[in-house]
Amino acid sequence: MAMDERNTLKEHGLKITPARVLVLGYLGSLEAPITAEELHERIRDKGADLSTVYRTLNTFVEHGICLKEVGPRKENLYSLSRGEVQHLLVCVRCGEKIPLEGCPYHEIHEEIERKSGYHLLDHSTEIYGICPKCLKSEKALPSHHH
Amino acid sequence: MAMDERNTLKEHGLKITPARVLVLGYLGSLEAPITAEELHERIRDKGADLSTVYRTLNTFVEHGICLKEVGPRKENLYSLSRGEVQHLLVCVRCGEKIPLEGCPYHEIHEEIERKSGYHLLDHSTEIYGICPKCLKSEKALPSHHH
DNA sequence: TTCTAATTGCAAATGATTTGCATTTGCGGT
DNA sequence: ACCGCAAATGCAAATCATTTGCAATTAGAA
Repeated sequence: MAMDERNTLKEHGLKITPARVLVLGYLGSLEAPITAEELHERIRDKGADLSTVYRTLNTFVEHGICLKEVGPRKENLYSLSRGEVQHLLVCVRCGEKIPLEGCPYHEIHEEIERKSGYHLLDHSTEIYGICPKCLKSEKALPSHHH
Repeated sequence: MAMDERNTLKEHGLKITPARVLVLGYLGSLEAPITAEELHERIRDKGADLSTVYRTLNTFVEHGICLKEVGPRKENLYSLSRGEVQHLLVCVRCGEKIPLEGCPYHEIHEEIERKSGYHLLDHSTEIYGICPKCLKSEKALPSHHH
C-alpha cells in the first residue's frame, strides 16, 4: 500500500517526500473529491503545511495524478485520477451523488469539434441539480445562469 | 439613450442612481463580457467606487439585468442580459469566440432530468477549447480533467 | 558520503470580492 | 417644494483561498 504511492511518484519522476506520500495516500483512500483545506485538516497531525498541500496538489495536477474540478460553490476540489472519470449527478441540497453511464456530452462534443475544428478541453465531471427527494421537500431554488 | 437605462432600472424596481445609470449604460455599449475591475477602470473618472461597481453588478445579476459568467482564466465576467443567451465556443489561446446555435446540451439535459428526476441547475454558457488556427501554430496543451 | 537542486515550513503577500460604518441621496408621502 | 427614512455610496478594512519569498531541510544522483 505505502509502496503503491512511492511507485506512482517514481513513475512520474517526482521525489518521494513524506508530504507527497501522505497526500497521495489520503487521496487514494477517498471516493469523493476534496478541498485542499479539508485535506490539510485531516493530515495536519502528520505535519504538512497548508502551503505544502497546495504545492503538492498542484504538482499532482500538472502530472495528471490528480484531477482538479470546480464544485457547486466554486470551491476547487481535488481527487485522484483513476483512469476512467465517471460523471456524477450531484444534488446541491443533500449532496447525493449518482453516477451516469459514460459521458453524456461525448457525442455533442465530438460533433462540435468536427463542425468547428476546435479541440475541446475542460468539461466538468459533475452535473449539479436538485434530486427528486429534495425537490419534493422544498420550494424551488432560483435557477442560475442558463 | 439615457432614458433607456432609467426605464430598465425602474422596471426592475431599482432606485435610479448615477452609479447604476453609469454601469448599465457602459455595459450596454459593450459587445463582450467584461470584468468588474475593468469596468471600474473605464468609468472611474465619472466617480463610482470599485465596491459600488461590485454591488451594482451583483444587484443587476440578481435582477436578471446582467449575466455573470466565468472566463477561461476563471475571471468573473459581466455582460448585459440580452434576451437569448447564446453559447460560445471560446479559444483559450487567442480568445476567439464563436457562437453556437441554440444550447447544445439541451436535449441531453432534458433526458437526464427525465431519467433521474433531478432538476438541473447551472451550466456554463461557454465551452472552452483551442481553435483550429492556434492548434496548428502550437504544440498540444495538456488536457485537463476530462 | 557528499553536493546540489528540489522541497518544505513559516510568515507575509496577493487578488478578487465583501463588509462595516458613517455619510449622502433617491423618492414616496405630505 | 419639503420631509424623513430606507437604500445606496465611498472609504477603509476584512475576508478567503491561494501563492510566494526565503531560509532551513532533505532526497537522491554521483
